[in-house]
Amino acid sequence: MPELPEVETIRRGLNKFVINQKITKIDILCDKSFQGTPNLGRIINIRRFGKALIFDLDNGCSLLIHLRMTGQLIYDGKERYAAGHPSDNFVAKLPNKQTRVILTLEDGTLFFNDQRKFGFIKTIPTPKIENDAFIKKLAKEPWAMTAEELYVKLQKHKNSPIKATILDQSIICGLGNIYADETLFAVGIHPESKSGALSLEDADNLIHAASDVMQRSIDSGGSTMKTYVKADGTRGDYLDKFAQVFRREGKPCSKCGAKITKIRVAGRGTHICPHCQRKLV
DNA sequence: CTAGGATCCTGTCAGC
DNA sequence: TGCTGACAGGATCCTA
Repeated sequence: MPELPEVETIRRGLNKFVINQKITKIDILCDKSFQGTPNLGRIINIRRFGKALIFDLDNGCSLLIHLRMTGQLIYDGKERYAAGHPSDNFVAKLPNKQTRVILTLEDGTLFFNDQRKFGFIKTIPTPKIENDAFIKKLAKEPWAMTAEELYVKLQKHKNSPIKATILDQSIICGLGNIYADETLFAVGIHPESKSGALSLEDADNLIHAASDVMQRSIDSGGSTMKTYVKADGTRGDYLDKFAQVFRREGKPCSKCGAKITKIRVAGRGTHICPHCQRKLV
């Protein structure tokens, strides 16, 4: 899915387009994609907790939206604004086969598309958002976390590979497969390193690298429609702008020129520079 | 308690 | 061409 920077990009974008609009109709095309009772209200606020989005409505209810792997939010009004998992749906005629929920608004339509159906929209009373099991478990985002806090958690999971540990949203919040790989490359640590082998200084470096990698992505707009589909309709790859290792297997490392390789860690495709990233044991 | 693998689901691509 | 298995920007559940 969309990782923290993409979700933040969606939040900022939708803030311009859907805020203060009333949801006049909700069509649920896939039952699995909508949990709870749909209710109509005006969107008065959009918040983000880690990779989850919250639409606060004026009727005391909120919509918790999690895009997971392949979710997308595509607003179609006077202009189109699309973000989330990059695909041709950003410029497709909607609804289509992958549309799961349609929110009809006063001045446009918000489509929730999700190829794999792992994502969902859930209604929760606004005051109970922070009691939601997923929200409750989230750790701090890297810019709010101290090296000591992370170090203690790494010791608690000392036998797990560091990549698995930093993908765990209850340990550090916001990283997904792309930014985990980019962060570990930035600090020169091999993803298979044992979490317990990282020093306090390593933890400090890791926090700063994670902050930097995600902040730079937010600044460049994450995987928005603008960067993904160019004006002429051809694909652009926003990853090219900053990815040092992700999906760059076979290409030279920007630091040393060695070939980037792809391995499997914690059940996920993982990209490394075998020369720059040392394995701590 | 942690660690690791299976699982949810659809679609695409590489390899026979 | 058609089939098969692997894999995918996430998180949870189950088992050891």
